[in-house]
Amino acid sequence: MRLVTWNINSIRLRFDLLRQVAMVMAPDVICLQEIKVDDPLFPLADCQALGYPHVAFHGMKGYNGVAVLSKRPIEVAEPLSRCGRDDRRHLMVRLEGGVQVHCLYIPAGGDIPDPEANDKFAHKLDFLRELAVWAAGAFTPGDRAILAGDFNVAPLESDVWSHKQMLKVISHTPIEVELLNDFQASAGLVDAVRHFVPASERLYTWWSYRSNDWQRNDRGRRLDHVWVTPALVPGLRSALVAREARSWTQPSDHVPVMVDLDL
DNA sequence: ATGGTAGCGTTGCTA
Repeated sequence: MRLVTWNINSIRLRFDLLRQVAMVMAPDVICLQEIKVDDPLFPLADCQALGYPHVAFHGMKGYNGVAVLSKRPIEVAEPLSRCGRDDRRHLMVRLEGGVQVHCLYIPAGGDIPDPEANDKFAHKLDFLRELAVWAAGAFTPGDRAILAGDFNVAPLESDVWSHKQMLKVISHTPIEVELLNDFQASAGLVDAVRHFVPASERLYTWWSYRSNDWQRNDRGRRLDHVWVTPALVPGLRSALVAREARSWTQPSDHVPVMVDLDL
């Protein structure tokens, strides 16, 4: 099974790039974040025409929103709300055979890395804490689940262009990294990409739109992740970050992340 | 130390 996760930053504006991902990478399952479209306007028929007859979406007007496209039937699609808000950041689908796919869009958290001064950062930290509690009770040993999406945290030193310069920049502050690690550890989840790429090797999935030359400066961060439950680890086959997607015409600031695994 | 771009939907908010 091939899974791709991608923060598409508007599914309507970038539908042609989604078509390219579908045709070139040929994933069985695509997890999308920041679709930025209200459910009544979701391009369902267009997704189905790409070869994904089974689509779950959980969007809202203007912001956020997640979707899962699947070639094979989806047995259950369950939108989840977090921190008492209906902000459309978590969608679970169950595939035939019982494998869960969780599409996640963790809040970015704004600019000021102080939860007292910045409500958006406080929300991000609460969101991470809630995910840790949820994950601790969500899976039993032997459960097969994939958690994929824009987690908005770059946990390793090699996940950012400069660890030292990023310590007070939201996405790489110690408190976020600790909470993300707690979330991961709470269910023994394994980072499917770092399973294949050693921590000594720099790896990014996002480059700011504000850089005037993202390729030369290469000030990226690895914000997009695919995690699996222990039962799926023996089936992991390969992982790939599609860096070239950042050079496409009118790109997203995130690139697709792909994982192949035997279920 | 600062400001830079992008998308949505209106002229601000979020990333």
